[in-house]
Amino acid sequence: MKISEICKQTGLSKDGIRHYEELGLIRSFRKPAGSRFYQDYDESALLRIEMIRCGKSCGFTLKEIKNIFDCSEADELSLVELRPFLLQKLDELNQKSAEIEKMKAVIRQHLAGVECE
Amino acid sequence: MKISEICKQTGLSKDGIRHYEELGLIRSFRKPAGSRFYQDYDESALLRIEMIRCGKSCGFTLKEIKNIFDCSEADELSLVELRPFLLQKLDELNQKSAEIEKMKAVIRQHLAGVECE
DNA sequence: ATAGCCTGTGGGGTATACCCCACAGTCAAG
DNA sequence: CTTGACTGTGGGGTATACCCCACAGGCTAT
Repeated sequence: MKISEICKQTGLSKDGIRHYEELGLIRSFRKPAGSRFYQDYDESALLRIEMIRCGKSCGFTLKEIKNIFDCSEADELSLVELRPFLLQKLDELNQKSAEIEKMKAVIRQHLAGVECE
Repeated sequence: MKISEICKQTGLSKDGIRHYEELGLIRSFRKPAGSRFYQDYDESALLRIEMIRCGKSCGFTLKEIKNIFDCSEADELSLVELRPFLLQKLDELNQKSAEIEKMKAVIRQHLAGVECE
């Protein structure tokens, strides 16, 4: 897939996609095009972009998301080292869950003010 | 309370707190101090800072958080107008919840790779 | 073969959410 | 009454996550 296809399917801009690529969040292959090269993307790029969207929405930075991605490519040995990091992220996610419930409660309270009074 | 007390109790920097104040996220009272003024904060500032932390962790921007805060000060009439906005935020929170579950699943998968293989 | 849209590169700019420093006034302890 | 920690103001700087523009080459349809 060329970049425009990725844009279409994700709704992101080419600059945004290139930004993710620079940070090592998604990969592409250099495909010769005359005297130059075009980038070629596959399905995994789409999957990753969905994960990025997901992670961002959860309040993670791109750097944090990259760290999580890197774990899926680590070999078994480094994975053992990464275990504490992953456990921490899991912890953070549980915290975020609780915080989302808190925010929901606040907003529901506001809404109650509309319907009941 | 003076700003340093807020810093102590929240772990934020004075610049951070002033930043929130500039954006209208927290309030303080001008208290005379010689030829100048010092800012005085009350409990509500602490509560709001906790909410800000919460909202940020959920992936909301300060602007969005301010909008939510503003709702709690709106009169009944404007609240009716704000209803769609609040419902939308509630929707976003539900989405974020789902996304957190997705992230959790991914991380658990990584972890499974550590424990089982 | 040429027009029109595609491509990567480079560089600058923007919005958000702060941090850091210097300065001058304030206050509290000794 | 001085010393040291605290205070607001102002201004500059940083990191993150992009956007926009211009340029030069590529591809495709006519």
